[in-house]
Amino acid sequence: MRYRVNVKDEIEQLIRESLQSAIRDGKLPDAELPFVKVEYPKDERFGDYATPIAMESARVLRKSPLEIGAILQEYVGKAPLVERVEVVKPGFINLFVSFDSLANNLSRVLAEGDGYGRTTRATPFRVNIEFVSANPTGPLNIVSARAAALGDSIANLYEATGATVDREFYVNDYGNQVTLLGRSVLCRYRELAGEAVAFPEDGYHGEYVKDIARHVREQHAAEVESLPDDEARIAYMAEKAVAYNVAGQREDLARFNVRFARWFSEKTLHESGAVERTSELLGARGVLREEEGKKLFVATAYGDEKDRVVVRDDGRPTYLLADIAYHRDKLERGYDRIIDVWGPDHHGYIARLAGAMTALGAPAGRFSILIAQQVNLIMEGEIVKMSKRLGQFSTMRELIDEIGVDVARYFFVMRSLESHLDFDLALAKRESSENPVFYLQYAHARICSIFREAEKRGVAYTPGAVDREPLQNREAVALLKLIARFPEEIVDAATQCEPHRIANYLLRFAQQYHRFYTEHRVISDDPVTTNTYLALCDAVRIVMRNGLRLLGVTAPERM
RNA sequence: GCGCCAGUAGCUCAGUCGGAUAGAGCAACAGCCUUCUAAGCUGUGGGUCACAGGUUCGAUUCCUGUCUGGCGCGCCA
Repeated sequence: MRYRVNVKDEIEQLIRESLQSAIRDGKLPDAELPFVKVEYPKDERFGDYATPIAMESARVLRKSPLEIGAILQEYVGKAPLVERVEVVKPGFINLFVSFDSLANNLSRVLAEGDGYGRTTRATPFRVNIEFVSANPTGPLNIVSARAAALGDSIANLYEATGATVDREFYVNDYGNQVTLLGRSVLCRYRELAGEAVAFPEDGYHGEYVKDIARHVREQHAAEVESLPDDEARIAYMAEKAVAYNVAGQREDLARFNVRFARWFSEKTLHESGAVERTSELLGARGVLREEEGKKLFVATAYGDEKDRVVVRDDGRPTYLLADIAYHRDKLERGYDRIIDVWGPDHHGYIARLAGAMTALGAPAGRFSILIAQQVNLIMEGEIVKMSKRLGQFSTMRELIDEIGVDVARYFFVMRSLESHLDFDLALAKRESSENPVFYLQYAHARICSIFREAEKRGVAYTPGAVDREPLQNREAVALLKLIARFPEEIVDAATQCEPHRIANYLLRFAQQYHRFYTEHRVISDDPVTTNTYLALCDAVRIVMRNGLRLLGVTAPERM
C-alpha cells in the first residue's frame, strides 16, 4: 500500500484477503478476480461501506452473487473492524463498522491534533503543480483567482497525503507581448514629460501602465536617458514593468495565502539555450519534420489536429517550443506527478503539449492538465462582464477587498473544476446562513465557545478519559463516522485533484455537528458525559480546522 | 465546419471505475430559544437526470446521434 491504512483501504484489503482465503479453502474456484470496489452506500441502512464484488465476480466464479456473498460473509465478519456483514438482494455486501473502532479513532484524533487527516507514505512522492501563470502584463483577474484557489488546495491535499509539493508559477517574460508592454510604458513615460505621442493601438491601456511610467520617471530617469536608443529603452521599460507586475501578482497571491516555491522565468530558458537544446532533442527523437524552412512537431501522431510549428523559417522559436522546454525541465527534476492548471481558453493547446511530453518519454499518468472552467460573476441576477474596462470587480484584488479571502477561497473550490462557476457576489458578501462559509466557520466557533464556557465554569477536561456509553446515540455515532472518514476523503480528493469534495464533506460534517449540538447538551451535571462530549467536540473542532486549512480558509474562534 | 466542457428540483450545484427508493444548500411554507453562540435545528412541498437509440443482471453515469449554452480552433504569449 502506498498509504498508511484508513478504514476504506482496510476494508478493501479485508475483502481481497477473504476472497483469497475462500479460494484457498476450496469454497470458491480459482479465477482472475476484478478490482475490489468499496463505496459509500447512499442509504445508511445499507451499511457504512458496501461492495458489489459478488455481482461483479459472479460470472468468472460461476456462482450466484448471493452464494458468493454468503461465503465471503463468514470470512469478512471475523474482523474486529466490522460489526456485521449483510448480503442483500441483487448481491451487495454491506459492512457496518464496529462502534469500538469508531470510539478508538476518537482518541487518535485528539492525540494527532493538527496532524489528523494526514497519511504517511512508505516511499517519497514528489508533486509539481503549476498554476495561475498569468501573463506579467497586468494585475491578476478573477480566472486567476479561481486557479489560485484550486491549485493551492490541490497542493495542500497532496501534502496531506505525505507528498512533497512544489508550487510553481511560469512567468511569460519573453516575446511580443512583453515588448508591447515596454512600448506602452515608454509612451506613458514620454507623456509625463509633456511630449505628445501616439499610443500603440494594441497597447496596454490600464492605469497601472501609467503607475509604472511614473515610478520609472521618479527613480530611474537618468538611466533611461543614458540608453542608446528607443529599442533599448523599450527593453528597459519592459523589464521594469514585468518586475512591477510580478511583484504585484505575488503580493495579491500572498494575501490569498498562496505562496509559490518558484517563479520560473521563460526568458531564462531562451538565455540558457534550453529552448534550442529541446529542439535538438525533439529532432533526435524523430518527432520533428521540416517544411518550407520551418520545423514542426508532429503533434498529429499524438492526437492533435495538425502538426505545430516550433521553429519559424527565420530560426526564431515559437511559444510552444519554450513551453516544451519548460516542461522538459520539470520532467528532468524527477517529479512523480506533474500537474498544470489552465484556464478554459487553453484547452485547444492540451493535445500538443501532452503529446510533446509523451514524445519526451513521460510515462502515462505522470503529466496531467486540469482545465478550470469559466467564472461568471453574478450581481443581482445579472452576469457581470469581466472586461478590464467595465465592471468594478475585474481584478482579483478588488474581489478580495469586496468579499474577503475566506469566502473567495471557499467559493472557488466548492464546485468541481470542470463546471462553469456562477459566483454570486451578493451571496458571497452576505454574512448569513445563506453563505456556506459561515455555516462551516460557525460550527467551529460554537465549539470554541463551549470550551470558553467550560473554562469559565471551572469544568475539568481530560482528553484521555473518554467513556463509550454517552457516545451511543445517533448523533454522536454519525459524527464519529464522519470523523473516521476524513483521511479517506483527503486521499480521494488529492488523487482525483478534486478539492470540492472536501468542501462538500465539511458541509455535511458541520450539518451533523449542528444536529448533535441541538440534541445534546455538552456541559451538564454528569462529569463523565461532559468530559466525553468535550472530547467529541474537540475532535470535531480539530477536523473542521484541518479541513478548512486544506481549502485555505481560516477557522475563527468567535463569530 | 471541427474540437473541448457542460445540460440533474424554482435558483446554484453534488452524485466515487456503471449499483440499491437520484441528494445538498438557497428560495417557499409550518414549527423550535428561562439553560453551552438561533450565523442554529426539525418538518413539508418540489424531478420525464435535455431528447432518441444502443451496450447488460443493472445506465444520471459508458457508446452513437440530435438539440441547447459556454469556450477554443495563430508561425500571439
